[in-house]
Amino acid sequence: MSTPETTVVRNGRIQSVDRASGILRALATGTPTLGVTEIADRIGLAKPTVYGLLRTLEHNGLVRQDPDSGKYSLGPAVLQLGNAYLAGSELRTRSMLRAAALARQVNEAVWVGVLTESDVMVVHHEFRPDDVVQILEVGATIPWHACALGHAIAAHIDDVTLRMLMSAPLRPLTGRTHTTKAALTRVLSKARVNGFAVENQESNVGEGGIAAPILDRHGVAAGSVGVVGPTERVLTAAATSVLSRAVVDTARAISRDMSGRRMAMSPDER
Amino acid sequence: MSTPETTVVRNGRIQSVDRASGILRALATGTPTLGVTEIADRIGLAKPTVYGLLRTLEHNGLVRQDPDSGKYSLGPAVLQLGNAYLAGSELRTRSMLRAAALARQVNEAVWVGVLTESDVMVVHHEFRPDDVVQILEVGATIPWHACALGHAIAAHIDDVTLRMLMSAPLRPLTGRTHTTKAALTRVLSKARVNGFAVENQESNVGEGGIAAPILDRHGVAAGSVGVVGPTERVLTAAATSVLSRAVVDTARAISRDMSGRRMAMSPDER
DNA sequence: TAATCCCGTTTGGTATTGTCGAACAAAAGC
DNA sequence: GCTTTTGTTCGACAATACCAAACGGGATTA
Repeated sequence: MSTPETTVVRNGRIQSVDRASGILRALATGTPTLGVTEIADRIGLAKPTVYGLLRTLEHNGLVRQDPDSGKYSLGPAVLQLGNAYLAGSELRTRSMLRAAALARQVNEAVWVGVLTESDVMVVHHEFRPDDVVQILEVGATIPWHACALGHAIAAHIDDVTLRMLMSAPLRPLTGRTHTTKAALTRVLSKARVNGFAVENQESNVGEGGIAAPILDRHGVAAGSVGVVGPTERVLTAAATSVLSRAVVDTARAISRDMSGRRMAMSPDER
Repeated sequence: MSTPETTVVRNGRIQSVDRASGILRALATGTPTLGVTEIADRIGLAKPTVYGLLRTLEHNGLVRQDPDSGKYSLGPAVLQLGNAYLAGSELRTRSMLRAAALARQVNEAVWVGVLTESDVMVVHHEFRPDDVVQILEVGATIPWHACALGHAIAAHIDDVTLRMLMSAPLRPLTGRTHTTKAALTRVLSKARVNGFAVENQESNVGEGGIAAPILDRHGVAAGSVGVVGPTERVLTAAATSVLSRAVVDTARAISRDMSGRRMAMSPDER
């Protein structure tokens, strides 16, 4: 019994892999290129430890070292992985055709998103047909509480995940961002009643969105689909009425496709 | 006789991180969703080992487990990483403006690529202005020996990398793909003389491309930029003459930008 | 020019840590 | 019903990853 009780954590996870992931995350946020010492300080590990992890990540192409400065940044392999994720994403694959149809129908940009941690990540972006120059937003993340895509998902998620979402910091992005649990709870119950969520300049001033959940066979959200655009085009009473119907129909169709066309129709079955 | 024959490799890399990377690679190639047993078989590890790695990767969002089938696939975090790679890529950032200008000038699609392993990965794709519907190719990879982007890079790379490229399997993609070292050596020396590389249906029937290297301050290729399009548009004698000049000029301009003083950013550079 | 700082890198010894055989429960297939 | 295969748990062994201290080189300072 000479060993001091250093709380042996038995979570079954591999320490070094956790740490390697931490390095990738550090390189992905903020400064795109960091030195060994900076990373070691940021993660709170010894320099040689980080060095070994970096060498390994570099050998796998996940990280690359600038030959001149010696500093490290993310490597090309992570982009390949991201591409493979998109290619293999069933949600995305099943959404693409219907998202394209929706974009043509309503002449607006269409986004498909999934939940990751506390953000919604855009996994598909169908351009607005009329616009010439648009920025591709695939891979971008938006705080769940500040966008219609996030509200649509959160309104149809399991309780434990919802609690996690609610307890995350609800940072305001604009003056209109909802930042209290109470306000968001109201937003979500409204979304549940309507079957779709509306966002009015809560993430970007002048922009709004309308989204509906894509549900799996158990009725929980696997993602969401929605339109985004300037408020004057998508959030007038007339536009919202038309758009919400189109978005809900699209989301329903994707949900049906995903659940496998086994049962023809049965709204909620347990 | 307790000498184990298992050659202890002392390469300074972290075993478990190497294995975790192998899992990600396995999930990224071919079947997008695999079970624990399949992965264990494919990598040649014990099932519990793979399980621990998967749990860790899942905890970091790099992998996700389908709740129904129990099988694993890549997680959303890898897409975030890919996005961060693009955002932080100096080559991409510095290429974008000039690639857009080139695309407008010659009215063709423009690609920017970097070398990864034995493939060229497209890190930027500027659409052809006239076309309406085009597939975004960012993140896609093409064997280096079958595209102008790859030839342009390989013609200006260090000897050890070139040897590695040449010794990789030179798989034919079309009937016109060069698959011998001799043929490729000729292609490369021609590219060196001309300052640009031309590809004629070596990766896709009916398509061709013209590319020039983006060189760092030491004169070795950091990537390449080029146009791609149907042979009848880009590979006629007249078109090639015009395009090659424009491509070379663009590549030179990007190279100059990159070799110039570092990115004008935070002044805390010491 | 010499001295100093800070960087990425190397080493080696220790005990923490990951590994894998065997066993488990629960589906899926027959 | 039975068998097979799946993802998962357990535990003991030793291989493995970790970190303190030291190294060498480039950049900045005196």
